Amino acid sequence: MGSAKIQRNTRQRRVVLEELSKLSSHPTATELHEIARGRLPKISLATVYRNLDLLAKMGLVRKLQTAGSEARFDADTSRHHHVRCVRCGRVDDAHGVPADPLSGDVESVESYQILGFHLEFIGVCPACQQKPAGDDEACPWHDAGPAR
Amino acid sequence: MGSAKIQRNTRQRRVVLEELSKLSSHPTATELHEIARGRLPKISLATVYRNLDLLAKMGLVRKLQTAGSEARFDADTSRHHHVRCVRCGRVDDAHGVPADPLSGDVESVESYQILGFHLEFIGVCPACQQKPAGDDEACPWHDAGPAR
DNA sequence: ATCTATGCAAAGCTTTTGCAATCGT
DNA sequence: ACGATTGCAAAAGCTTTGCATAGAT
Repeated sequence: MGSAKIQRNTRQRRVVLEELSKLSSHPTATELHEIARGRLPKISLATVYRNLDLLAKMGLVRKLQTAGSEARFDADTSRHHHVRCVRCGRVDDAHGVPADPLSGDVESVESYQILGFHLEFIGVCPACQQKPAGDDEACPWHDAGPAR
Repeated sequence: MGSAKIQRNTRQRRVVLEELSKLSSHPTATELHEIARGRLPKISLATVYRNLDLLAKMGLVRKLQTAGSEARFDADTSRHHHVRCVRCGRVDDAHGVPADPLSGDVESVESYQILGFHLEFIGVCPACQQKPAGDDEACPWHDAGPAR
């Protein structure tokens, strides 16, 4: 499977992975870039993207594309699911939900060869529950995603 | 909830909804634009986007943001889930999977107020099962999405 | 020495927006 | 007639890429 083997162990690559590993906040590439700049002021956003992609191919990082319009990244590659806030786009781990909540094993759907599934909960995060609800609250089934 | 009331029943809006309703293929906005141009040669992509958003807010259309980098749209708003092909990005309905497969009712996760969830299966579609596997097969848990 | 990885800037792709003109009611 | 909606083009936002240089082995 997609096993790109590491060729060079660069400072940038190390910093990207280390900083991502410290966080439980599933940062976007831009957020991670800001953070990485604290240690490597000249690191470019392109390098962050390139390393995140590479690390994802190596299986050291999970890329959460399901979470809104901007991809988010997670250094915890164990099987778990996520909750996303409809209002602010924040993403947290969904602890307390079994890793494999599907009753029967689903091996074939519509003649697809099933490799796995993505499960993402939609809700309102604690912080946003405080704020008054926006008029434009998205319905998760007709989802327009979090406000940009 | 997000109930934008229809103000004008324009030809463009009608065509967008009618053509989407005919399809079970969950087209992207661009694909739907191509199709709509068959009936309204001058319809613009911006109009397709605006109408899809409006129809989604009205609950007549589902916007599937979970399916890769490009949003896909579904005129079937009943509760159901989807299968996406890792290789070509195609999206089908996941018939045979219960609408609510989660065992316990999940009402609160990480202190979020839970509104719902998205469930998307990842696999290889019948057509792609024929073709030789690409070297770059994405792993669904470290997902990099379908090739662009 | 070799060849990958980086930084920078430019390009790419999907989606949104400003504005004058158009069309539905 | 009024104002929502359209088409067009430009802008915006996220991500990728080309290229010369720097850096890891």
